[in-house]
Amino acid sequence: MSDEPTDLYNNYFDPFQSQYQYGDFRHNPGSYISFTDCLQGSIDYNSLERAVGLSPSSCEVLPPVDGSAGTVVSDHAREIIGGLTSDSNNPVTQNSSISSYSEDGTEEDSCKNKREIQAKDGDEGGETSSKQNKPKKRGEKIQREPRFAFMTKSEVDHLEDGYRWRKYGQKAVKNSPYPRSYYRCTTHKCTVKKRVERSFQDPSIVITTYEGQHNHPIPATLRGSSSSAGQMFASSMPIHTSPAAAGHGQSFSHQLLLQMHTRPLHHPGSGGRGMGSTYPLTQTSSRQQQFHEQYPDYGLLQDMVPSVCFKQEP
DNA sequence: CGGATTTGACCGGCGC
DNA sequence: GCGCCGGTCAAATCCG
Repeated sequence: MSDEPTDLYNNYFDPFQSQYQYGDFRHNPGSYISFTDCLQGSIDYNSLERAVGLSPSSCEVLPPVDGSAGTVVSDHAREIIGGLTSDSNNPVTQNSSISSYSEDGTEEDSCKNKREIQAKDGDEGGETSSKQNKPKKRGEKIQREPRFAFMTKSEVDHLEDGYRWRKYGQKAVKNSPYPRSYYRCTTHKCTVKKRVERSFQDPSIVITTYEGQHNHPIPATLRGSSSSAGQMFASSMPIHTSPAAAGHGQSFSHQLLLQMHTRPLHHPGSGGRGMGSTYPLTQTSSRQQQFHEQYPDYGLLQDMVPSVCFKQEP
């Protein structure tokens, strides 16, 4: 299995090529939209078009897979990635490269949010006691931030995306020799977090999960120096490197968004294109409504990237 | 010296 | 009820 990945990745990219059939956007390599723009919800249709024009390059963002596909991710990553396709009986072997879903607050780590609420309450109360020792209102549905999970072939765990992150935790991953790292955006009052872990089956694959939306632009200092990030990725992910992005400072972000927007998440049988036309877009879940509030431009985007931002309701 | 990282402890949720 | 697990905190440590 160790020599499988190359073929595997090539297979991933076969459908990926279909993006070029979407139009002539590839002739606009100079216009980019960043992944962080997506996180901020600031993308619009025009920028999306430009984004689609990007070509694969300095890194590979891989489709979520399950054990049957040769690459096994941790339970956590599979939970996130698999959640996108949980509405079908199909295994998670789609061509999608980026997985995401917005949660409605009913899932897993509500304790974390509760902690944050407690912290805020504590501030109001004027006390910052050690740890949390105050029972809080229970039963409250805590809204979760939208999350984007994706797999990237990279030698470095912490992928540079233009923002500044502070590591605040690391945990051993069950059934994996590789730890999971927890990062938080260092910008004041920005609550975006991300988790980074490595596939234990294929250590060259990094699974990154973003949670929340940045409420600020990319730090200017990093924008200016981000060329190093591009170089880093160009060197760390040699496959499918293209000059267009290799030398560009935000190549990684661009790659992410590009592939987010061009790789429908759940439709294994449609040949990797069709832009999610198979999705029941007419149904609007509560989390979709919530997302609409956060991403006002999504109304323009949904026809193009219906599956990128939402986990379909069963 | 200030900011970032490390790491063990702690908490709440969840499954059995 | 108990134990496991994911996620977070925060003191200690590291580093530029």
